[in-house]
Amino acid sequence: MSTLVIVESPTKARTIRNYLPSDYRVEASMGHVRDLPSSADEIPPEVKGTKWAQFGVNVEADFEPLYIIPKEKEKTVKQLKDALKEADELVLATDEDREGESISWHLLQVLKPKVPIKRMVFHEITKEAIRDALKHCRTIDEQVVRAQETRRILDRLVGYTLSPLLWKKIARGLSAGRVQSVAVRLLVNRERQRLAFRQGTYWDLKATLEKDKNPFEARLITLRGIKVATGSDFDESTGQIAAGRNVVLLSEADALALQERLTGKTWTVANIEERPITRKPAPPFTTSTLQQEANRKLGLSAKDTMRTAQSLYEQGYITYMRTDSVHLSEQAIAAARSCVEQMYGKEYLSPKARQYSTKSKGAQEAHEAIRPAGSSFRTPQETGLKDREFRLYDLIWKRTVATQMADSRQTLISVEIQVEDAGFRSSGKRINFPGYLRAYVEGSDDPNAAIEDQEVILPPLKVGDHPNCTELEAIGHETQPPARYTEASLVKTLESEGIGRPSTYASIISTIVDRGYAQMNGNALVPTFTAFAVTGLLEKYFPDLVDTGFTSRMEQTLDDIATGGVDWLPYLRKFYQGEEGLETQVKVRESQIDATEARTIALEGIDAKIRIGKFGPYVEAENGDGVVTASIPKDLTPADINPEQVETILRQKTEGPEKLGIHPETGEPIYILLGSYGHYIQLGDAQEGSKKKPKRAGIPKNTKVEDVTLEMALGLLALPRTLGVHPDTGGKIQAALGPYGPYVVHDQGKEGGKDYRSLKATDDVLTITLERALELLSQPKAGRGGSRSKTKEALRELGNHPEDGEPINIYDGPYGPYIKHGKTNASIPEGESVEAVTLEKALELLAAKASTAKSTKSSSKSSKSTTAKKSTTSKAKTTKTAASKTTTKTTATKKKTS
DNA sequence: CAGTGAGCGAGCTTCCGCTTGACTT
Repeated sequence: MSTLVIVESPTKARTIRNYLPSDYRVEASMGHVRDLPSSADEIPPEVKGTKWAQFGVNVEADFEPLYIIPKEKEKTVKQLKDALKEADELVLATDEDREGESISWHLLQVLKPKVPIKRMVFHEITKEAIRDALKHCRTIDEQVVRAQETRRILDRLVGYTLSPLLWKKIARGLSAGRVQSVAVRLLVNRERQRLAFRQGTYWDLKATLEKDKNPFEARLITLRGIKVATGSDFDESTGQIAAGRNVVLLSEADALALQERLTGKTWTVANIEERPITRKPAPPFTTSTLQQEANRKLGLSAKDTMRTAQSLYEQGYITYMRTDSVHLSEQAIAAARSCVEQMYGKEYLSPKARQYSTKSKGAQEAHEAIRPAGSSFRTPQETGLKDREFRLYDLIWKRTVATQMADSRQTLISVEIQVEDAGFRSSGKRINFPGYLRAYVEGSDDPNAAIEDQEVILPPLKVGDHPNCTELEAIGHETQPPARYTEASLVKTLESEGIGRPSTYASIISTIVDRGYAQMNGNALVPTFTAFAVTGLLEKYFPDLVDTGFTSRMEQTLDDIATGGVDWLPYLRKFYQGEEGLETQVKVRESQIDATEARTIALEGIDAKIRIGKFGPYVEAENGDGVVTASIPKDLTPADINPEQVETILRQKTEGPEKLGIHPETGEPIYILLGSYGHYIQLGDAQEGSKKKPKRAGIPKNTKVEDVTLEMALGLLALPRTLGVHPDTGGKIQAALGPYGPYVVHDQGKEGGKDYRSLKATDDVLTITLERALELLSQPKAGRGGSRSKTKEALRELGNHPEDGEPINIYDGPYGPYIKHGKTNASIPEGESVEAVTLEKALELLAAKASTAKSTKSSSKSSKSTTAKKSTTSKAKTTKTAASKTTTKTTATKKKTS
């Protein structure tokens, strides 16, 4: 007698294996095992050529889906089939959500078991929970499966009808979809707001006051009893004060005059207000909030966050990282509370256990919140984790522990000070009891809001006091356009609208960047010309599909299908077929849409036409005797193109390149040209009809075109520059400019190959010395983004071998986890968990195995990645001293109680 | 890398959501 249990992830399989009797075999399906064919080569020959083959859905036969097993899943399916042969019972234990239910159903279709089957669901991975779940199995819920299938078909219909329309009307290879097109539209809409934004300017006064030698600051709030205008009083589209606002707008002259008039006058405290407030800790992490916070606090991309979290999960440090639930298990709450008591003391404990409920739309809650794993939490220091993994675990640990901490109690203090007819205000904040702030402060997307939760001390004041004014500054402000989306804020918006799922947030961003809809500019997502063209078309002809409400309405229907309230077939028919159906709509639109118009982007202030062509965006303009076209450089976006640039691009095309000077030796002209990859330098003219291209050289990224001198151009054209020879090897050392920027290279001869190092920002490829090059070459290679792509991550590090000091680690292999010491590998015996292996035990196992080779030297430490602290500077100008205020992001306090 | 912005015209591009492959220790 044996039972085969199938779960979705191998890590989960490994864990629950330990909680089940020995005659239970646990295997993983690795997610879905079947899907619609994704591309032409997956379409079976028998349906190829039919009208509906490209969909993989037979729209003429009640939307019958054509399921195939993708190539990469064949191996998994075979393993599951083999495992099933030896079982006399099958338990399907995939996640309890729509996709999980569907995976179980597909497994049944593929495996065709002849033994009894059961559907089991569990929400906590503990021995009790799993044993209990095993006793309460059910059958597969066919209606939930239908809901999933409907979702799958609908997404396919949307994606595979709209995308071809874009190929015909705008450019080949483009894509549209229920999720990505809304995401792109969000970016485009924000960029339109930014383009329509008109800056407003206002001035105010800042006073530095003193009471009993304690200085504090106050801001001008009212004048003659009327509120002084600030940024929020402006209309973003005009740069003027919004209609209906009763405010005084101060110009620079007004502010300076007032400053003059108030100097030397008596300041009087008119009113003091104290208001107590309490603040509650943020809920524990979901995928979305983890990505947001890791982006804000650690500067990680959504992808990096997920990669790191996956590794922590596989090593048993955290619970599952793809979840939309903020639910904490009893076990987790108890563990967090015990952490609070031990590390911060009883007074910091929340009086009652705090449980959060999920608010986001369409949450399916198949898992717990993301938290430290286990029934007692390892502190970050105890884990022995390093770098990125440490920092992410630390973040998760703090956030989770903070949820069970007491509220923070604070007092807001507002002091009004009158001088003549001007009212000033000073705001203070007292933290009476920090509570959860001791462990965790949530980050913010707005750098100006980051000072929240910091104490602002005011001296003791009472009404009627006359504080002394030591300085009075007039400060100018400019209103700022709405900020671009970052990965974090886009994920936040998508999640709150119920668009996308935890497993897809990171890939949505990759998709829109890969398809050329957006570029990363620092932390900001900037939409491209293509994004403008595509969004324009979709909004005009398919407004419902790119509306943020489309997904929530679909989700509602899917829920109704799952509970039996709605029939899936009429829903799909109405969506796709008939007069109003998508199929007809696309056909009708296809004849209506003018392709030239669709690929043209109108931007305010730009007279030339901007179009999307086969090779990317280009400008087109009338020019006396015809039409001129010229490519727009790749990194230029609608946001930063201006009439001058358009003119330069076109002029260069018609009048030839700008001449920088003449080469002193050859007498050839040197030009600066603008290509699709940016500016470059060219020596001599291109020969008509000749295959030979003139010598060209790029301009380093951090150099502005205007700053390029003839001397610099000569230097760049002369690259690669030989610096000398290496004192040890005699190999040649050169400096040059490559596709990834400036570098130095050491030619170590035939045997050694070439050793490359990138230059640092402070180095100049034209002037770098041999000494500096040798210094760079002596340092270890930086590696890409700190990830060790080639070397495998250890599951656990046990310590060093007592004899040779070499590290002993546990890695994951195809036959389960194994212990590695130098070149000796030993499997962990069946039934023993990775966590349970001690160094002593490992030495035993290695000794038993080590009848063959002895280890050789192999040790290299990974390089450290540095994180820059972010800071923002206000745009303030002042008449007296430069009043630049710096606010730094608040980070979680790291203090420990003794 | 450093152009181009027709046509010929077969076959192809494309969606969203689940999940990690790999090696012969």
